[in-house]
Amino acid sequence: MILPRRFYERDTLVVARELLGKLLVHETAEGTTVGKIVEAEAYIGPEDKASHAYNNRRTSRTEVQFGPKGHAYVYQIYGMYYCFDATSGPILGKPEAVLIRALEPKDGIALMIKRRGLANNQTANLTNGPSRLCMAMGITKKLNGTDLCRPPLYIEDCKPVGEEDIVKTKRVNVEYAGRWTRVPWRFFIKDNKFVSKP
DNA sequence: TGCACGATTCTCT
DNA sequence: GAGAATCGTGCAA
Repeated sequence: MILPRRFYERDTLVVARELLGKLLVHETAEGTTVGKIVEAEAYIGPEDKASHAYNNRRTSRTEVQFGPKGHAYVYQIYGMYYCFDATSGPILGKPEAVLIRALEPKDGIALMIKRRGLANNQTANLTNGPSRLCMAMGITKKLNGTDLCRPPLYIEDCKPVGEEDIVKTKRVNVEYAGRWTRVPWRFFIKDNKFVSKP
């Protein structure tokens, strides 16, 4: 079952935690790729200085975060990579989102390897990073703003991950965010070898 | 119009 | 562990 809109229309910290274990699916002409979400981070603007929408910064880039929940927020970073978020939160118009940081490859692995430009049979480092998973899944800026509640890009429900198997840490590479640097808003599945870093 | 910089990754040491 | 790659975005002017 595709996760319904109401899944995303809740507290973003809860959404980030519960996205762990779900299946991200992308159907394309090249084929379908599927990965289990094993790592995610919450970005809760406008108060969160690490968020692109900090202080209600509303621009063409951040516009999607102000729109309906359960949509894809895809942006380019460092001039050459993409990152993928799901918009979330209980209040329409309040910019919040969950960054998907790592996947465990489940289906379409040969296609993922091809898109990543890796040698055959090399499955290490396929989707263990926010931009790596975008490359492997074929996620580009064209998908910015698309609805995650229907194909071609959507998230399938799956068995919940137990609280005892979830690790919380501070977020990665947001050293510029003052006190928001240290909040424990990064969630990943304990002992899963596909997370971006322990 | 100009310019500093980033929710990263890869390579070389 | 350090440095390069590489350019859209955001803000100052």
